[in-house]
Amino acid sequence: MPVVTLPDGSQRSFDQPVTIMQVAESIGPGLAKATLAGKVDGELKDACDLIGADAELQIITPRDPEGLDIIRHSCAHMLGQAVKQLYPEAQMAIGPVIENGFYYDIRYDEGFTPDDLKRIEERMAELIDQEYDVIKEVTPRDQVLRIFGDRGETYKVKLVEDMPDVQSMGLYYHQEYVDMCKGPHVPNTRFCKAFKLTSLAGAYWRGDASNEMLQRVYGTAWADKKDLKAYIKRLEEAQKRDHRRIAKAQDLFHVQEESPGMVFWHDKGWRIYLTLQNFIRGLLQERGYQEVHTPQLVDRSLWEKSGHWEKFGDDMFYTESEARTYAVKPMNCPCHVQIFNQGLRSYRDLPLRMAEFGSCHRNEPSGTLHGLMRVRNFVQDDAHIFCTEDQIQSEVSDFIDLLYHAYRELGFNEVIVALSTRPEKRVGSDEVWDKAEAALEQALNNKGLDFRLQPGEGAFYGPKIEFSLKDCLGRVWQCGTIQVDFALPGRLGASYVAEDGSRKEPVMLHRAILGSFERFIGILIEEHAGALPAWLAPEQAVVMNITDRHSDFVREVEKSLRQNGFRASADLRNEKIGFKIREHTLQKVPYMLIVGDRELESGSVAVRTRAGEDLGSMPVSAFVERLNREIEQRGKQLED
RNA sequence: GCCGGUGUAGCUCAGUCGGUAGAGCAACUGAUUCGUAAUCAGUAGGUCGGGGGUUCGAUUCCUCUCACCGGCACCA
Repeated sequence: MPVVTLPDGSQRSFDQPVTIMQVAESIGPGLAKATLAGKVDGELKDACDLIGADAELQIITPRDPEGLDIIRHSCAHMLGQAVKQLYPEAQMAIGPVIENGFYYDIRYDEGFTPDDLKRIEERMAELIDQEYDVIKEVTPRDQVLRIFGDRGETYKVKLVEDMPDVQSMGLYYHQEYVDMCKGPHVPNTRFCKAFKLTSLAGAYWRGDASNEMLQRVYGTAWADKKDLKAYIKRLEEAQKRDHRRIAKAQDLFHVQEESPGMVFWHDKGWRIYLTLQNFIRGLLQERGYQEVHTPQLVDRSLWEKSGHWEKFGDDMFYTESEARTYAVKPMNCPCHVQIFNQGLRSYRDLPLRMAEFGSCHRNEPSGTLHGLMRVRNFVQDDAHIFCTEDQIQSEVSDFIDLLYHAYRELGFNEVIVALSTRPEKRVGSDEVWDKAEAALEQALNNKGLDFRLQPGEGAFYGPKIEFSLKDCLGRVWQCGTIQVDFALPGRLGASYVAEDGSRKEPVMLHRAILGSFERFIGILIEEHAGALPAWLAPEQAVVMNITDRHSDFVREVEKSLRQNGFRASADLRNEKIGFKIREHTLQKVPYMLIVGDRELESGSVAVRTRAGEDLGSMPVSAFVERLNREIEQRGKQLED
């Protein structure tokens, strides 16, 4: 006789096992109509599942986050039904829920076209409009294998074979179509009306590039049409923040066919770059780093010694001269070891923190290039810390502090942290790996940082922590990192004289705060939708005249601002003031200073912000003070 | 690298079911000197990403190639 306890604490008792749907019906027809599934003692169950014993029950409706996932998952099944009706030879692989939607990987050798996508979407809508009930049948394993085998669903068969311990599976029948799933799923297709297929892509079976490529259809689904519309609107707005689009509009940089993945920085973009670089340079100087600079081309023998030739040789650029092969450096570390190796090092020199804003080239696969986010030529705010094993912990800890300090100044509070541990192919003994992984993990724990563990994702020479940020579309990009390296010092013969006079190998920590300037600037542009905070803005103020008789004073003000170290310019064009304001507002210049008769008379400027706020007239000195205060704040305060 | 898509004036885009292209903005010239998000008029501008093919004729069709966009794999 199950007693069902609801989230509000009320209880209902039944004299025989009941389905979740029946409980919902007993509460009210409105709820029953909205019921997607239920959470029984914290576990998600289908609406048709029976409650046989006393339990806590939460009814799941489309308003619950879990409800949305259920709708999305069922939309994937609807996609399956539509695809199989239209293209019977297609084979369904996997169709999971993702952020904001779902996808389905499908074997269809002819390949889907955008027209196919439209057809599939239309068929899905027709099927959903039938508002038919979805039937769940828990089915024994061998029968599941037989069903999918009979239907020629070889991928489903493989998936079942992947789960040797599972003796029965949930099969969900969508009329003639059947799919396998842990569930739960919608009880009726009427819940799936607010969906849209968004894109087509290729995806490797089991995520392995040595396997065949399947067709992936992406879709989005929501509780109702209003939410769907809002999502599409959100997406369109996000796309306007794309750093490539803003770079064009604001004349920051460009790329062109002749040097794919390499950036032509224009004047305005380069100002951002230099400002950021000087900011980092200042921090490094405060924290006891030395800055060095090493060659762009280095003979292949060094890369052979370092191990990069073997592991990344195909991804490096080369040049030949006088029968020697040089690699364009893909990273700075081997060069830093060369500096470390000059002369004799003592334990007293450690930790030795060696920084370089070194330009590196990597021949990244063509399909990976992405604006500033993934390029073939980049500059990292790179540094290598040579230290003893005992110093790893504190150096990592100090670095994390430094990174968070920098990110806060830059206006980033949400950082995604991941710890990547030993991969299968690696160098170094397990003892050393144990120690290094523990050091990294403990440093993170000491800071109270939440992080994701990525087993097996570490570099071949040591574990690493990654600090990532999101772009305008929510794609995650690794920016900062700190990595322990046991291999390179030994390979390149680095050593120091220990306290007891013996020679020891230092440990190397590779670390970067921003990662590459290119990527970080891309993120910054998208984060601020092009309206960079004043300290980073390429143009901080534009002074403009109303008519020609104000020109001389405008030039004076411009000069004075420049002398105060600001990035300022004058706009003396024979245009109406409204025109100039519009243009510089669109260019996201933080301050527009207007000079007319009144200002000329009082020796002041009328200040307007790019947000449209009129700050009134003030002496130039007052504006200088204001802007200086704001620049000191950097990105810490919430801007605009 | 793999799958799919896209490539037309400086920018955003339209167009040609095969007969060598058009708009808005920008640019240039002239007028206007006008106080907080677009002053008016005129002028000029493209071997339609590149190579090859089919055709009397290709920007349009086919093919190769490059770049970019969206994913997948990769990412020292």
